Amino acid sequence: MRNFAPFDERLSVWTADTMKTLFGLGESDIKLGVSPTNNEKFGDYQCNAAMELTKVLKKAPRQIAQEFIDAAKRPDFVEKIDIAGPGFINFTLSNTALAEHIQSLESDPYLGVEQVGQGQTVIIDYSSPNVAKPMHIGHIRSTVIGNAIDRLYRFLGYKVIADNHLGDWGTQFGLMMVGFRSFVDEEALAKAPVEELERVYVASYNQSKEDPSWREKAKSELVKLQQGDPENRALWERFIKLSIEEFNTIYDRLDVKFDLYRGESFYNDRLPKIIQSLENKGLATESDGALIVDLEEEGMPVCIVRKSDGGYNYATTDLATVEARIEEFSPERIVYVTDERQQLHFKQFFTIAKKLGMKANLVHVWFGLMRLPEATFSTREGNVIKLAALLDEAEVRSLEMVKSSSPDMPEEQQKDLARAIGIGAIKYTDLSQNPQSLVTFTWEKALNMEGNSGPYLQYAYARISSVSDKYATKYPDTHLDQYPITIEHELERRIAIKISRFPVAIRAAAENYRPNILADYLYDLAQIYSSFYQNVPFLKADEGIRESRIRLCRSTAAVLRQGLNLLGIETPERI
RNA sequence: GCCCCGGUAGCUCAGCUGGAUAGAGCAACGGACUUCUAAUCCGUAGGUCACAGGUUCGAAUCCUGUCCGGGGCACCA
Repeated sequence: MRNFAPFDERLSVWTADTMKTLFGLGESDIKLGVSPTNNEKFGDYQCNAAMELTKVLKKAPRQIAQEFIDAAKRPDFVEKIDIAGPGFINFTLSNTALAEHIQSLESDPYLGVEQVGQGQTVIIDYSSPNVAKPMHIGHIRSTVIGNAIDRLYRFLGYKVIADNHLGDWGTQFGLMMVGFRSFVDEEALAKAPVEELERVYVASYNQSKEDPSWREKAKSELVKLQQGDPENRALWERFIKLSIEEFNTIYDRLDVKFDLYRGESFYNDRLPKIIQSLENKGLATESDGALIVDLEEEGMPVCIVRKSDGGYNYATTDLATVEARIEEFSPERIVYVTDERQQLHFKQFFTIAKKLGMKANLVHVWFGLMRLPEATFSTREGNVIKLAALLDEAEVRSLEMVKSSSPDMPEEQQKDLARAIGIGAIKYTDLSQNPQSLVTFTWEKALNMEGNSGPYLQYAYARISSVSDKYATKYPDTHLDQYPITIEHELERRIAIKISRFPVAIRAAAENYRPNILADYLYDLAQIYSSFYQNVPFLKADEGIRESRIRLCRSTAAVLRQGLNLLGIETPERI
């Protein structure tokens, strides 16, 4: 085990080993490890095994706990062990061990987090908007949650391939072609390309409803595109290029980067082969002219892999995509981040992929739909809020605050700061909720800058940074490492404990694909720190205590900076 | 009809792989800026964890049923 192993791990291994030996236990479901206490008065960690062991050992829980304590040789990082309530075994860490642990983390760029992903590749498929449709607030979840998962896995040592699987193929392009040639306004296209493309699409769609010949024309243009007609191909490529350019301005603002932009069309050539293997394995059957895979045994409805008109479905494209990804990257895992409506689709196509013998763990991370207080929003209802507008508003609002709180700051810097804060606020709102819960969008919540919010965390960080710099200016010749960290004050202790639990939060957030676990953790840490900051002097403390506290501050800052970075939230040095 | 989610303080949400008195933020009320940044801190008040059963030493958490809300269920993705 590494030096920096979190106390939870070390304690759990120890309690489990000790109990197994002492009581002659074999493997069982009973959890012999420890978990954090939910109240400080019970110590730092608790083990609940004694209560569960009564069945096996036929002894009273408190007696079991007592026997454990009597027999166990307590590790040196544990200050005291006691029994409480019906048989809880509570552990209190020694302040010295805590202090040493925090000191040892100062030189660890990973802050105690183990590189569990070494040598493994993970593909994360997220954001994935449709070409020629503007991104609206519904897209922020896939983008921001996907990006946080991306960053978390990289931090754990995985080789991550972030793939933006654009919706760049489909029947809508027939309408786009004919619509574009008749309706496009080149000026508008230059100004807001995707908006104009969408307008063209809607106009063309409306025309098709009344005009059968228009519909026919669209169909034949689509066929021409699919057959590789150079002119249509060029136009289609232009749609994609314009869309990606515009998406990229949003990704830049959100500080989101992809390794690949491979749309659905990238896998077109492989589709017939997928159908072929489905047929070869006897998985596909004809039904009403379409080719389907029967999934009744798995308790799911049939999955269409080829339409009666010969066209392919997205299930087929997704299968081809997996196949191609395995050939090229041999990923240990492929993670898809989409909204909840696609659960059935992913279940179906994961099942088929398995039947085809595709070897990669396929994971669908889904999140609840974003809705407006009045109703679910939809393009049809016309109650769509554009993502760009949301980002603009965030920056405007935070700029106001920056101007009033830092009037002397140069304007460029104010703007830059406002951007970091505004975007941080939006990201944090999304990331701090359980992804699977249904989200009701309100401006107030999305742009919250007080209390449990992105700016609260950034503010805590900026305060540390400021204190830390003031210390350096005031005591330029002092070497902090000549003064040990000492833990005396209750708040110092709480901070140290919290910092030591960073790896647990990271692992839980990554393994469960739930960035909100990390967001919660960081908020707790910032809260404890803010209390510390407000109630305990640093610079005015006596020599020794002063340095110890500054070191604690800097450790807190390191965790906040790294943690927020993993959520994709910037940490300005001054706010 | 079947399947998947959600229902926790006035509002927005954590907690859900069972543990000790259910937590935050906002809103309300009362305090703290000559002091390391008040986007802050300290305190008060606020709960039949939708409802009913069950499992358990112990249930917001697991199981069953009911009600309410969202989503999905063959040629859109």
